[in-house]
Amino acid sequence: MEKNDPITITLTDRLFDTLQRAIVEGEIPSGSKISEPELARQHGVSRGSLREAIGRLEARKLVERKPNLGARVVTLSYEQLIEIYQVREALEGMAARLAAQNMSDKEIGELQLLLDQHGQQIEELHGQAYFQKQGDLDFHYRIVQGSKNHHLIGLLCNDLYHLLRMYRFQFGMRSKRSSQAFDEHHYLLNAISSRDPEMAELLMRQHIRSSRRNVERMLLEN
Amino acid sequence: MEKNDPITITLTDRLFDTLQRAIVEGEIPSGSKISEPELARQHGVSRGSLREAIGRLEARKLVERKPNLGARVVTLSYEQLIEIYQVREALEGMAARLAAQNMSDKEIGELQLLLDQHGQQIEELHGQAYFQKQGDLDFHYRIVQGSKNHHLIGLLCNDLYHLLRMYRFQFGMRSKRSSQAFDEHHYLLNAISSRDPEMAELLMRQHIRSSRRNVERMLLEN
DNA sequence: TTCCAATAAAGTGTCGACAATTTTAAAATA
DNA sequence: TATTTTAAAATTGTCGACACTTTATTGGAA
Repeated sequence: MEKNDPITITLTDRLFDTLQRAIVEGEIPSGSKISEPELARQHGVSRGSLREAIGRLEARKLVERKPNLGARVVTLSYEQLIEIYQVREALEGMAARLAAQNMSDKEIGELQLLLDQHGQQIEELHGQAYFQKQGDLDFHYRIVQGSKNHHLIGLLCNDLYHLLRMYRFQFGMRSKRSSQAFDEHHYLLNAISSRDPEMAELLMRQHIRSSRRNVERMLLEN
Repeated sequence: MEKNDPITITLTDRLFDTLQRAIVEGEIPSGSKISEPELARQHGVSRGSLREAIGRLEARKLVERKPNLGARVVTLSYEQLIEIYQVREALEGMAARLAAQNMSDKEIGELQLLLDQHGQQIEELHGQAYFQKQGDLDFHYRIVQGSKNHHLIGLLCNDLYHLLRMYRFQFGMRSKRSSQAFDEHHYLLNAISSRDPEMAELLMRQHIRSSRRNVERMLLEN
């Protein structure tokens, strides 16, 4: 019989989630200094617990810490965003390759269903921003899970995901290439259905590269 | 004028380094439970500082923590090692691609020099294990640095590196394919010298894949 | 006034203690 | 004896306090 670990949520856990959300959504501004006494007071918690939470945020590259100087929310930059896309291209490319090998037929079927829903929503909303914001993430998320590589899953869904979300939030990155992205998702799913790892990786990498170029264009306009 | 941040080493920093080394080298056995009071006493430090250090070890996947149950040193497994190699293939492949674009001529020259030294040592030692253990790491390390992608560098040199070193240590993974690996390094450096990103990535991925297969063979013998 | 030194205020690093939970040991019941 | 209950011990989570470092403020000299 499985011994279900009692999912106790520690104070530090909750604090970490709260702060992560606040940082990602810009509530605590990018680049701002974090005052331990003040934050601890605001959340009605001791500095010790807060420091543990900050440690985790640091591990996820959401804050940077210097000894005796304290922690600052990471400063968003064009250069770092490009770096993140390069890492994503490598990791998600591998994820797609592995997903083509390891996803179950059932999972592939469900992904197909999800994509159909996206198609409908695009028609209805006439290519609105919904897709980029949630649908795109859902799709990628499932493929990463389908890789069945826990290390890869952790890297993408825990570490990179939130940083990327932070950029999306604060740089206002909804794009109008939703229908193009939809097509790309479609081709990619075909490759996975055909159990073609090589092609799946290729298409995923192209997909991410084109979305990087899209971001590059957008940022150059500002 | 540059304001050199005073490189103050905090207690937690030192503790973290010490524990990391102890875990990587098997001094604290894989899978064993970590007792906070005991470890704190042994190192003459408070539990608070120790807990921060453990938190960092957790972020590097060297220990696993469960609320109210404490931390355990990660359990090494064949499956996880394969996962790590897959992640490495993706990330270092991208690193090689970027290195072919971004390494300076000077850096490439120095890398060439390093490789020449390795060649000599292999002749002298008649293909001894030195290469795999240190030389191989040096070479890969420099290429990762050459990518100039800080995110990538952090992921590989901070996170993955120590886990991999732990496996090398505890699984006794010196192989006798040092001369083959040397040749592969040579081809790879040629691709980088020629500023051929595509080829550099391809060769790096093959190199890592073949070293993964080598590990697979070795482990199947046990 | 402007610059520098001395001092005060605030912030971070580290510690020991208490509260809550888990594990171990002992006692009691079947 | 085996199994469940109860109590004790140990361990983790959380807190408040103190020491040391950095930053802000004040006061004086050029």
